[in-house]
Amino acid sequence: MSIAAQIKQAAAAAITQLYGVTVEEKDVTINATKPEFTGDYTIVLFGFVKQLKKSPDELGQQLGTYLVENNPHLFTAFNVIKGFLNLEVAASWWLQFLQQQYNNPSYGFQPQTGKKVMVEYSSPNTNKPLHLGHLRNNFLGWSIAEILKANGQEVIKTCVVNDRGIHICKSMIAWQLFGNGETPESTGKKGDHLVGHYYVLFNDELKKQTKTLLAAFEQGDKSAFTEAELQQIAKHRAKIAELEGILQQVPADQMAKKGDSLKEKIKSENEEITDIAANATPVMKATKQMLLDWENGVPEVIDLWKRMNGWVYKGFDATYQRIGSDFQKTYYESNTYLLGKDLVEEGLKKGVFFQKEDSSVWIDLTADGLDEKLVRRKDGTSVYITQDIGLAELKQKEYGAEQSIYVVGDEQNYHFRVLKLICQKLGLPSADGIYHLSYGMVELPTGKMKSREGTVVDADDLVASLIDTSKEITMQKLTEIGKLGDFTQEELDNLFEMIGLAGLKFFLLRVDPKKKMIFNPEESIDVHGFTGPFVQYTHARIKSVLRNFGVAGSHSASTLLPMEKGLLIQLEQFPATIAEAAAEHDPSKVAIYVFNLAQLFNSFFSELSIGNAESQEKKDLRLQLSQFVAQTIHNAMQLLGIRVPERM
RNA sequence: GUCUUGGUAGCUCAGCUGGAUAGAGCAACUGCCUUCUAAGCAGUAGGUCAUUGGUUCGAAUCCAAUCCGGGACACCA
Repeated sequence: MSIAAQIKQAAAAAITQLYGVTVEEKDVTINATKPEFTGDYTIVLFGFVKQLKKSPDELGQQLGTYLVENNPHLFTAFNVIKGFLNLEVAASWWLQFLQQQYNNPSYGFQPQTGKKVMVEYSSPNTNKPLHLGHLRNNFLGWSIAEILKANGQEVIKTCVVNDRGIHICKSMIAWQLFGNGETPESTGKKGDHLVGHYYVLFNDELKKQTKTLLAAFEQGDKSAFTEAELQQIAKHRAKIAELEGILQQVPADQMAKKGDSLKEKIKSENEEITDIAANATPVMKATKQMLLDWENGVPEVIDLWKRMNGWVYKGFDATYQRIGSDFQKTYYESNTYLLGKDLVEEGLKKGVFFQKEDSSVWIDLTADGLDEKLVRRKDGTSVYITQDIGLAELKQKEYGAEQSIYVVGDEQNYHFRVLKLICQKLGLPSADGIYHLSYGMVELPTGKMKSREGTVVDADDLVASLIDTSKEITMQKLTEIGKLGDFTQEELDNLFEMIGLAGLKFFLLRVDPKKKMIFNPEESIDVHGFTGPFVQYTHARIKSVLRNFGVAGSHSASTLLPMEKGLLIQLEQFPATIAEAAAEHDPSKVAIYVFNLAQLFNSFFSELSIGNAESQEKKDLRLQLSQFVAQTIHNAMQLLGIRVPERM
């Protein structure tokens, strides 16, 4: 049991004993004592003052006296200041804790609970390579899976690959048109990048053809459009004319406010027209035809699809390998996109869904504060959410996990609320376990990443550039201190990779997942302060000391200096931190924790001597402490997917 | 329009289940390597916790309103 829990328990028991009032442990507020006061932990007394009809000071004195007298193994002293009872925890307690744990390689990790959980993350599309946003997703998913494991849960990591649909056909069409039979082998390009290149070419071509169509339309040539499309265009044009009329009449002084919103509306009407034209272009028609052919299993299309997706998978594998992502199970949408149809039927029978006159199927979620949501089109085909319902059921059947976590960006918050509600109403056994681990978008200092503007940061490029930078910095440092010769080339390469990735992962994991974050490339290569390399350095530093002075002896000290106790207090909170990170699905808790621990150790390191301690007792104590810190740093960083070097 | 999120130091972020004088890192400035790794440590400076009101012994934290930003609300995925 953690020291905090023990204090709460003791305090609750004490109040019950002293005043005959039952107090629950959770009602006892305790904090770490502020540095300016003496003590280790502080009980806040205000909450009990009214109930017990005592002054804070009187209550503090009585409670403090009782706690120290009745828990000599826990407390040695107390003081009361303005309603705060500061307790000093016995040095013997901390020393015993140190002896029990310093040599424990799995410190902080809980035994198996038998609880099973699925974590779905990464979930790429096979039409373009991974980018910075995927990296946040991958690191988060991987880390939360490890954190749950450390909490004793069995975790199945899974990835759903979006390998079919109109976007995949776009790359395929462009390759047919412009590819000249290019392959990853013939070009030396990574497969996912090659396919992504054709996706870009498709959009260029689409833009060109759209422009041509619109120009022809202006000239009076409307042959490319169907009657329905022409009607739509006419509607939007009328709307534009109307809006422009209003715009003319806006008085000059209101132009700033009203004018902008009107122009915005006109722009979106124009975009609608552009969309209609885009859909009427020959490339787009060919793409749609290809999608139909794919669904009908036309052999040539299926072959090309398999071939190009194969290139992409090989590329993804290389990226996953490098960043350390792995999955036990991969689902492909080409296998799962038809799932969920039977559930729609079932839902209709159960009355969960209803059918409209045009025979489309809906669910009414207005009672839950949402809208009506379509689950089957009038033509009988599925929509996106239908296959998600089906996949949720399939996952449940195959793995039977109590909880199913989806690591997906926060733009899909609404989608997952709907998904969970529908599954619950259908009575799927997996429904209550659905948890959307929603994370914010990654933005650049210059704003959002936009593929149209070419500001998307490619994952492979970014990783490579960070490893390059870490190489530069490391080479410079090692040369400076003249230790370059101690490393083999293999060790060096390993070190560059370790440090570069640490910088990136730590940077992306150190902030609350729920919040959007700004990725500043300059800050991400920093090795000072709140960074992965800083923590790695602290670990290497400890290992160096341990190499120089050997493993800790068995003397046990009887007193603790503030620095020594401070480290023990921090170390003791590691299991609680993991539990908190798991409960809140938040790896940043671990990142912040391990940084604070490293910082604390560095202060300790510069203030006190380990190897030349004032006594053998102190030397052993500090060696044990150092070993304990190194182990905890190692374990914490492991939860973030970051390796720590023996030297650097 | 409706729903949902966020606003804390120049910048990036902690703190938010209410507790003592709001914390880190970066950037700026000052010190510290003839003793264990200076990728470090110690210090200085930097705040209307968006605004206003409310609840409370006590509010960055809870509630309401307002201002400013993000996202969502497709017979797209």
